[in-house]
Amino acid sequence: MTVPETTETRRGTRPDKRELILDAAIRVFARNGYHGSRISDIAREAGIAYGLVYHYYKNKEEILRSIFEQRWSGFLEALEGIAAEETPAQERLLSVAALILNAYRARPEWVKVLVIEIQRSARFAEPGQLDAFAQLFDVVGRIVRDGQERGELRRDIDANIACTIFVGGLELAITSLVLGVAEADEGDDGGRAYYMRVARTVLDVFLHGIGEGERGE
Amino acid sequence: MTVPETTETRRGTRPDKRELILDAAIRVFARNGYHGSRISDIAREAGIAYGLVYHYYKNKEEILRSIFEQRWSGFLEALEGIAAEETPAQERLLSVAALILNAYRARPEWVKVLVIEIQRSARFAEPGQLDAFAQLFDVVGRIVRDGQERGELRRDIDANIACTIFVGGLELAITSLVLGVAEADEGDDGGRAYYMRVARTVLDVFLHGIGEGERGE
Amino acid sequence: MTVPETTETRRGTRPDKRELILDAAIRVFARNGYHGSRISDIAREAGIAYGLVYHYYKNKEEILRSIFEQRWSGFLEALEGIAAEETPAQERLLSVAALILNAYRARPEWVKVLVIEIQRSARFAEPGQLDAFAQLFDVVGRIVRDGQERGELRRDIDANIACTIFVGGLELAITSLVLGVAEADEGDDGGRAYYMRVARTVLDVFLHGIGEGERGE
Amino acid sequence: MTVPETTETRRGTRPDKRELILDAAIRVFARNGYHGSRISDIAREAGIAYGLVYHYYKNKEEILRSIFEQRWSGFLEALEGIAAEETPAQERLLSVAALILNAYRARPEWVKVLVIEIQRSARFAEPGQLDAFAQLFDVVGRIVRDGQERGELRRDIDANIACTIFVGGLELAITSLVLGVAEADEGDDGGRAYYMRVARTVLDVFLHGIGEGERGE
DNA sequence: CATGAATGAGAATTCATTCAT
DNA sequence: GATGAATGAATTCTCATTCAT
Repeated sequence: MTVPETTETRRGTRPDKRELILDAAIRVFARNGYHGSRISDIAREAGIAYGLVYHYYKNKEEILRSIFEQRWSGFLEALEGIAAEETPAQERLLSVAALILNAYRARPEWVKVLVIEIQRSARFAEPGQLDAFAQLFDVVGRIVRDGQERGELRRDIDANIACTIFVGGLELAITSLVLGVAEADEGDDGGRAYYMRVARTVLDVFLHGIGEGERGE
Repeated sequence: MTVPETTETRRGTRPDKRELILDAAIRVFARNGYHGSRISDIAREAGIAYGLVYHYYKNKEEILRSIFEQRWSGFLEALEGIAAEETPAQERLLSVAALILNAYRARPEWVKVLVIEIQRSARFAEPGQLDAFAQLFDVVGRIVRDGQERGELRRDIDANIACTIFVGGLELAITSLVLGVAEADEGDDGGRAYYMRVARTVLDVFLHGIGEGERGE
Repeated sequence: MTVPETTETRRGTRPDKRELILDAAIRVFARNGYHGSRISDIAREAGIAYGLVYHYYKNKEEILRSIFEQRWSGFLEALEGIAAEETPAQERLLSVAALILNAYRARPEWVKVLVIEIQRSARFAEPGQLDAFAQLFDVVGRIVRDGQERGELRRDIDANIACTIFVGGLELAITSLVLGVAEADEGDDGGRAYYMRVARTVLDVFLHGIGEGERGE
Repeated sequence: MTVPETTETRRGTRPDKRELILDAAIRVFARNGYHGSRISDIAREAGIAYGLVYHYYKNKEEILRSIFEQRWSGFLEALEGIAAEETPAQERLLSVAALILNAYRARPEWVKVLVIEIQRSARFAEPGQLDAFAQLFDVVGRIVRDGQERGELRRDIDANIACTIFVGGLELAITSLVLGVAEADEGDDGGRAYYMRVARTVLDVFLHGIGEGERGE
């Protein structure tokens, strides 16, 4: 249910150069987009020499593909773990919300790159494997349908639309924070508590709606 | 409340070359991103010689700026019109949902480019003018807060978060359609009815929530 | 039986840029080899801007391939014309020798590039089409075998070996001249008479041999 | 009169790394040309780490120079030995043909590299020392002129042209075999007998010519 | 207005060479 | 000695922009 904050430490004490480059690339891609980023930007961001990038990666595209494969698969595993839990659908959706929000909080660049750049290159949507979006929808959709069957969620709402609202709400909630429309700087917990509150609000709206102002009293 | 389907006709019967180029540019930018698009791509898409692009636009960046100025301002005007209506908040939110969904449906490329490319280039966020996202949030936020004050909407939900959930839900609802996760092919109305249904579902979830499965019965 | 001295004039008065680049490339390749030649060298040799080369050719390899296709096919046509003549084998071989020697004389670079660079890249030996060398051997071999059948040439010599000796003799005769081991500067006919004498000598040795010194008296 | 089949054994039983690298370099240069070959290609061909190449050779050019110095000087010594023999010119020419053909047979790459790459780099033609080709022509030319003076060979043929025909015939005879135009697979002697036959044919044509078909009967 | 050839700065990629381990 | 990571200059290739026709 958590995404590793740093990846350099995965393979021991030595900072793995492949990881180092990948992390730098994510930050740079998030900032300027894939096409707007130069290899030299990535190298500078990683603090290494120009040509070394090519020692580890064949070309720019392979870097993007590696980002996808590594980061997304880890994320998806965590999601699948949540979906498989035996708890009520509402609880699992809260976990999903918290996972996504925390991923955004800890590594907003990851999500930006995964969402924007990879969706764009059809290369990655190889036949047989669903693309990233479809996978995410699939997992959330399963939780929602499961909840509908168990009578925990309304059945008169299309599960597909419901789950896109849920995911979309989360996405934009964070995007707006990232873009500075809202502020997250509350306390010195790095925003964790705040994001948890956002997660609960999202779920609250998703489950009970915002209508019927009398309730608000 | 509607977005013009074709823009070439705005300035008369003759297909204005400036519009022709702009429309082509939007399609190309949506496909490959700003940096990934070549002037020659735009020219080919527009069916003209590529030297001609420079007769009408100073350079590539001016094309992007023009897209923003023309398309977004029209969209924002329509939004402001809805916000100013004297109807209940719920009705205005339905109008907003329908507007956004229809814009997506008629011109998905517009939204992609407006959302992704323009957010990316800080050039456009000139001091004094809020960027596109902030403007959209601002309008929707005003409707929500207005509804809370009138007692039409719950007051215990943060208005900012609520409105991002609303917009985000709409955004992803469409994105998933665009990406082919869901299907819209119902009748020969170009999907209009279907999108209206989606708009109502989004609003339904937003207002009443999906929780409490017993209701579904 | 002649090879055009200049190719720029082929398509009229306007100097065809594709030809211009090709001619420049041949000179540069002959001087430094394919791998040793830079695109900038070719551009400078042709007197044009760097990037223009890429306006006409996709990349460096396509230039080499074009050289081969254009130059070799013209050469081979001339050879086939000679082989089809109804004259004695000896006369046709003299024509072949003169053709090859004249090609060398007028455009030594062509032959260098054709012989050295193209033989090296297996890319050009596409299945179904004989490679350049095999084609040349084939034509000369046909003349030799034809002469043997008519009783004009000895039948106790393997036709394949004989024809390689013939071609090889011609090749090295020129190579040595190109490399400066021998001198060709006789009169102001550009060496034409001298090369004709070489052609006759080659044929003389080929037909009558150099052995039996008593004849020399 | 023979060229060592393997060179690794020259300096004892331990396969000398310098030799190992040189042999690998010859194969790679023959395949891709000097400029088209990378140090890493040579290292891989030799089965060693590529940093190690720089322990034994200062740089890439020194490798080429070493190839030339080692391989060519050995070859030239053998040639000079033949030229100095007191046998008839015809016999010595047969020896030369056999030497060249055997060198080609055992190490076609050597000849390719010596002939093509070294001729190309003017660096090696240091003043005072004739380049490789000139040296070869010089030796063969001496034999031919010697034979003419003794009355063993025709005097009405230019010695220079005659010797280039001879060498050229040999060269192409082999080249055609290397390129697969002819086949050498006779018995399991590695083609030795076949090449001897080619050598005799070359000499036969060179001495007696192929003309006057009546002889063929 | 239209066209597409021409230019050259800039980015991707390669690879000889150095160097720490 | 041996290894392969690290460096960066050199080169290929791309493409925005200009310009002659």
